Amino acid sequence: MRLNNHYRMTNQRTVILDELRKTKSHPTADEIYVMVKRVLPSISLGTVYRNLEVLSVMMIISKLEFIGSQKRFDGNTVNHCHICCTNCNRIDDVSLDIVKKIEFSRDKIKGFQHIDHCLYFVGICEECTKKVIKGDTPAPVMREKKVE
Amino acid sequence: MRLNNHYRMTNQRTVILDELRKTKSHPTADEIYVMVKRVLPSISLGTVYRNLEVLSVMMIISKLEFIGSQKRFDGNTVNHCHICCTNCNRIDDVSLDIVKKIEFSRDKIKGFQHIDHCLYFVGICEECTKKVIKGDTPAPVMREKKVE
DNA sequence: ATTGATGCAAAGGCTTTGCACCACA
DNA sequence: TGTGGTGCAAAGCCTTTGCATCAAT
Repeated sequence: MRLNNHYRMTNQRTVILDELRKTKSHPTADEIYVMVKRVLPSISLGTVYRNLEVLSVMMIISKLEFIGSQKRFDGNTVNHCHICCTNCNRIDDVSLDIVKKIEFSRDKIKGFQHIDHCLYFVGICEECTKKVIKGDTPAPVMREKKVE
Repeated sequence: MRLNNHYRMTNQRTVILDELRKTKSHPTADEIYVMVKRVLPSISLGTVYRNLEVLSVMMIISKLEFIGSQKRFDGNTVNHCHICCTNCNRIDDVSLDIVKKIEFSRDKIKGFQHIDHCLYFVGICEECTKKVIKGDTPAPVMREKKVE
């Protein structure tokens, strides 16, 4: 992927961005492919991957690399954090004051420059908790770590 | 992978754990494979992957899933966070007070249960910064996001 | 007209898995 | 002795990439 300042705003790129901004589900590349294909039936998966990379480098979207083997994408680039259900893999947005406080910790890290950060939570979502109570599904594995 | 309470402590499993505990470099599965192969030349890569998964489920080691396509492993399970160089991919440990404070934010997340968290930083390490100054390498791409 | 972008399909990288045999408890 | 673990190789999954063609600027 070459980095330059001559990106073109193609129809495919526009539609991918629009579809991503429409959803709050933090979709994977193949989920975005399905969404976009409804608008542009002849688009290819390779084009979706290439555009997600370009949009991500342009910082118009953000790439979520935690949890699971597939990357997920977020049309909301305002810095926020996420919580991921370890049972069903849904990802929700989280707004916490702590996120802003972390910024002030950045310059305490010796030797490193241009520091950014990422915070995410993992847990069991409400729906999955209900399913366990109803006995529809086995209890998910809980892996809580203690701080310190 | 079956979850049960009848894990056996085989020679391979012991050596993998020992090697991982010896290093602070957060190695990938194939790097661990190379390390372990020096002690057990006939071990297979599949065995390394299977054991890293078992040890991780047993919470004897931890799996790092941020940044890059390869998972990394950490023999230190005491909760701490990491900083990753976006230029050379080295991962260092970070100890900050903020990590403990995040714990108190967990119960503010509505609907979710059994919440754990992960915080990591990304930036440019000292060595890579020096290389840029010396002109040995092109300036790495900086992608800082603003909080809020 | 230039050169970035696309569609297609093949290749790539990392990880998982089926199978027969081995060895720990 | 039963069953979890191993080594090997093949398969799987997600993602990247080469190439000829198309299209944005």
